[in-house]
Amino acid sequence: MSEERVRATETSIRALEGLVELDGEAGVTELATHLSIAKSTVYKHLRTLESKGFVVQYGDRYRIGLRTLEFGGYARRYDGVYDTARPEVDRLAEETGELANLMFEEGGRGVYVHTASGEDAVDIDTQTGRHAHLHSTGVGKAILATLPDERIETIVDVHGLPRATPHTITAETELFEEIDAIRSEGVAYDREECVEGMFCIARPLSTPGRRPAAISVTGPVSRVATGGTEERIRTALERAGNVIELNLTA
Amino acid sequence: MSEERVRATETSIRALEGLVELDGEAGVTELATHLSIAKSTVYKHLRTLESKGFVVQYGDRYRIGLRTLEFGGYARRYDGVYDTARPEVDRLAEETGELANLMFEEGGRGVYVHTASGEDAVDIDTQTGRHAHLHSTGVGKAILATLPDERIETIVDVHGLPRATPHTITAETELFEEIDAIRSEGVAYDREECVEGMFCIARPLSTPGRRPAAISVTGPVSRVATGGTEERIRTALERAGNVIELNLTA
DNA sequence: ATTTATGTTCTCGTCTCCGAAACGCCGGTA
DNA sequence: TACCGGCGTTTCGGAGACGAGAACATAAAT
Repeated sequence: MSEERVRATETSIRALEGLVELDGEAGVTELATHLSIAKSTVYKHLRTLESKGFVVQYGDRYRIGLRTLEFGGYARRYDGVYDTARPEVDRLAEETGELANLMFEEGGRGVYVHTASGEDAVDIDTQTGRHAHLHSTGVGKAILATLPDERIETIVDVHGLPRATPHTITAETELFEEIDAIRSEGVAYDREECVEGMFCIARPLSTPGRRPAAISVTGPVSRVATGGTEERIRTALERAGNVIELNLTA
Repeated sequence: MSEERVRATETSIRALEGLVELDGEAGVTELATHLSIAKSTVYKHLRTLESKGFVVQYGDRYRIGLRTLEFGGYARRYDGVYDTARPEVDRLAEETGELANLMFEEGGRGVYVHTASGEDAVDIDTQTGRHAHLHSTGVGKAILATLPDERIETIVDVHGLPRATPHTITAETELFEEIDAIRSEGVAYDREECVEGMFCIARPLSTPGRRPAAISVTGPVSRVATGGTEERIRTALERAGNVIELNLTA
């Protein structure tokens, strides 16, 4: 396995990342100093990216282009799980009034590929495409529960178990106990392990031959963690999951 | 304005495009022959893209990675129009039961940045991130109506007026007449100009200082183009547009 | 065992990418 | 008006990476 890479490609991608780091918009000089790369180099990369729509020029400033969204659309739709699950996630948000999410696993991390806001949903920053660690979110742990143990171990080895809040699971043994519980009960909970004050109930999706995935409903502890509501959400999740799994095999 | 480009970056992007052209998935050799590029070159680019998450490896095959979706998310959210409009587009779909869309203009073309399906929505292929010509869709023409005439002319010069169906507007004078009508009436119609059998009603959005945008509702001619329904949709579009514009200035 | 496909590695000559510095342009300033 | 400091853009040369082709490894099919 050669470690040789195409340097220019990496530079271009660093430029894209730099634009994000600079709040999505930057001039040539600003980006060059941020990346510690020669101005002329950054300039040529930006022009190249611009000609392909990966970057857009507004006056003297550059932003990420919507062409990336086009590729993202393909990546997301690839195996049909998204198309199948999306309407159910939307309905989940409507039924519960909270924030509903669909997550895929890729490269050992979780990616929010769809989110839907219900009537009372918190305005938390779960933008589409956001990546998250699997061990510190409800959906993430639900996904882990669908993976074989060796895979989980590899993921933990590569990405570690970084702490997000005081409640985050950071011990491997504890994580595996939790995952066993999720496997037997079919539900995963995130008790302020990702964001303080937020509670998340998730359900793994059985997607044989396709990408690992899970769905969840998120809301403030005060609302979601109370007995009645929690059970209502669990039932809604179970129903949605069943519908999705049924439609996937059909 | 130098025409010099970074060749390696272009090659990497060609690799991504090639993956899409090969139905989203390919092996090294397959992609290399498709692109007429040496196998080893394609290999190194794929490995580089993979290390950055732009491509994912499943066994011996490569696909577009969800990292692209992350950048797409930033591009889409940039100026707040998306966040403001999205809930209204969702409601639009629910109210009308049809397919509702939000489009941005970028580089003279239209990009579907959000779509929502109502109860009876046709299952047409409007995936998020898809690019379309502005002159042949209802939303596109609505966007054109918000642009100054010189800009429209530049766009027509660059992208032409390619025909999509027998009803597509292909004459510049006719296009400008239509745009004048849209400007005075505040509504744009797509009478099977993009897809045969499909009718689309759109409304331009006033987004001063932000990206040009428009919203629309699409459905089969038989349902959407009839008097009563058409008026209902027009009213819903008008309301949604007003709410969005209000929230944008607030 | 042989064949044939694949992904991966190797090697090398050419071309290109990178960096530094110069240029042109614009807005603010005395 | 002349100056200055900032920007994006262009120029230019040398180091070095990229791209092509062929060799190698591996796996599946025959």
